[in-house]
Amino acid sequence: MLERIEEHIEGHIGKTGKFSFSLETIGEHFLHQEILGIAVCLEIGKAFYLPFLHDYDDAPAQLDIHDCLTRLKPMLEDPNTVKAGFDLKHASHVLKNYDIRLQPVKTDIHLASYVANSVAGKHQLPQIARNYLQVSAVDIESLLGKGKGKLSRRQANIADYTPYAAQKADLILRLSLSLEHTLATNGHLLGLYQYYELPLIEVLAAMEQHGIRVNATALAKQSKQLGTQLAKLQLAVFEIAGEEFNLSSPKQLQSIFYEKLKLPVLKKTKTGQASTAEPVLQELAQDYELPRLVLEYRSLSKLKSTYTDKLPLEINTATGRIHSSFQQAVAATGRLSSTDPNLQNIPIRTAEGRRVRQAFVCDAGNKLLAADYSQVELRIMAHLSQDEGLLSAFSGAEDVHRATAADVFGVALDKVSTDQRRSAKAINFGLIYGMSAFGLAKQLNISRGEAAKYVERYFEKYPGVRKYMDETQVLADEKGYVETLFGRRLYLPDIHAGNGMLRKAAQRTAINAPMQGTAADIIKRAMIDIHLWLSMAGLDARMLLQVHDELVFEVSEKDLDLLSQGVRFRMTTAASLDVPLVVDIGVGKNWDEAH
DNA sequence: CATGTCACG
DNA sequence: ACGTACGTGACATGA
Repeated sequence: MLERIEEHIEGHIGKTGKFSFSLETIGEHFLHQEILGIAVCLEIGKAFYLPFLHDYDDAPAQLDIHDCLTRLKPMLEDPNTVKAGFDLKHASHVLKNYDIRLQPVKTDIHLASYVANSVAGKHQLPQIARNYLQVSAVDIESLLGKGKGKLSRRQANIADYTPYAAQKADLILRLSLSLEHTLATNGHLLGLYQYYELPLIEVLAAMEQHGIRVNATALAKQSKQLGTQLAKLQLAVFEIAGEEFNLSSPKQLQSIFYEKLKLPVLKKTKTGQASTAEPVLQELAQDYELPRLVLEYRSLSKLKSTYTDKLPLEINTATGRIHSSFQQAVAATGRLSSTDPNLQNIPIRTAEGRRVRQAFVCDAGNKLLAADYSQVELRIMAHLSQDEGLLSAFSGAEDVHRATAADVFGVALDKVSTDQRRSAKAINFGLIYGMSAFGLAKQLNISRGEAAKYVERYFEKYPGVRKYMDETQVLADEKGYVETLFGRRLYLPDIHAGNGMLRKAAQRTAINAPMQGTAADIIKRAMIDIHLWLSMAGLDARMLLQVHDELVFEVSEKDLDLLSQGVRFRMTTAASLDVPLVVDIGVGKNWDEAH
């Protein structure tokens, strides 16, 4: 049986050099996946399924997975045979457990769909098949049911599962043709897919495999302390409120604040409820004691529930490390995201929060090294707009917010006040976000007219920036999409919406996406280069995390200097802009120290 | 499962 | 007249 399959596959590969596959896997985490079966498609319309682990009454004897994989290994590892798949990062993790190194990585439908249109909803196979082939994929729910009678995949009947899995492999092969055509005929999309997204797969897979060490004992200690503080705060709140209630319930808090105690309603949520969000409480805290206590409770409660209580549960018992997943096909702008757990939002802004960060550590004899781009989005704005003033603000090594403040407020660099610098910083950020005068006014707590004056003065000093913003709007309007410096596209379906709010939101995205997206492209390029360099140069160092403009490494102390130099070089040369790319590097025994 | 809130860049 | 700064993920609550 297996020999026949082997000959069959090899015979076909000889003709096309390509086949598609779908690994059907079971397991909670990517580090512990079992292969239920493999579907393979050698030729459109002809796919088959190899079952291994289906388990139910009267389930037939199945193929031996190790025997089968031993025979498939040469094909899966042959650099001249293209294996089209869906989410090859996941497949790589699974196959690694069977000592198979999947290569080449040349066709991933998940990423092809993302590059083709990053806002086309979800990039899962059924939606992609509907979008590009007008085909309805077999719904897994029809096989397994739902609710309490739901079967596990393992329990799925082979006769039912075969058409489902085989169809997936067939769709992958068909989609590889149509999506590659779409990418090839739309600007630089194919290059972005081939030279950025596909090479990044193995970089991310390696980062996920390594994971980062987290000190569970330290976090447990913090949880205990936070618990004590929270109990005290809760008592104080109940005292003032005159009753006990659930402080974590926005609804109950609203009723205490605005009905019982009649505090002024400063803002409503989008459903019309009186808001108790942080900026509102901050405002109320100037006049009342209660909101201040609630703010403190909220921030500590967040630390405890999301970080100190939960992170220890994510530590893999075999490795002692946390293995987060990096999502490569989620963010519309081209950024990565991190899940299970999210390691891109570990606290840093408060002293209490930084204690959580201190629990991210290195092994004995190693260091953590954090390298982050300085003001990368603003530098990209300078490059894209070619505004002379902004370009020159970045040409020296000066503080750009200070330079902007000096220009906008007409004072010498060394005469810029703290407040002026803060305003300039808010303007700079606001520009990247497509701000309005209203938004700036709110941010700086000044009048709208005053904010408008700031913006006006900014554009007088940096007319190229206004011109760039205007041109971007026009292009977005004409083409229906905007692009990064490297040609990544973001389609803006709402740019012509009749609803003014939707349209304006799309216009702000049009302004922001090229800058946020170009920054994402640049750090992806750096990651690919650094990963390749590390594997060639044989340094005792690993990339562990990416946090949008920052890369975190773990390195043996003996290779620290080499790593630092090599990382800085590759990050600063990942793109050549008309302003320098500047990288700050920190080193420490934990992630907080490395900043 | 939606809502409100809040952690990060 | 109206609502208003970009992009994410996770938690607790409550229907």
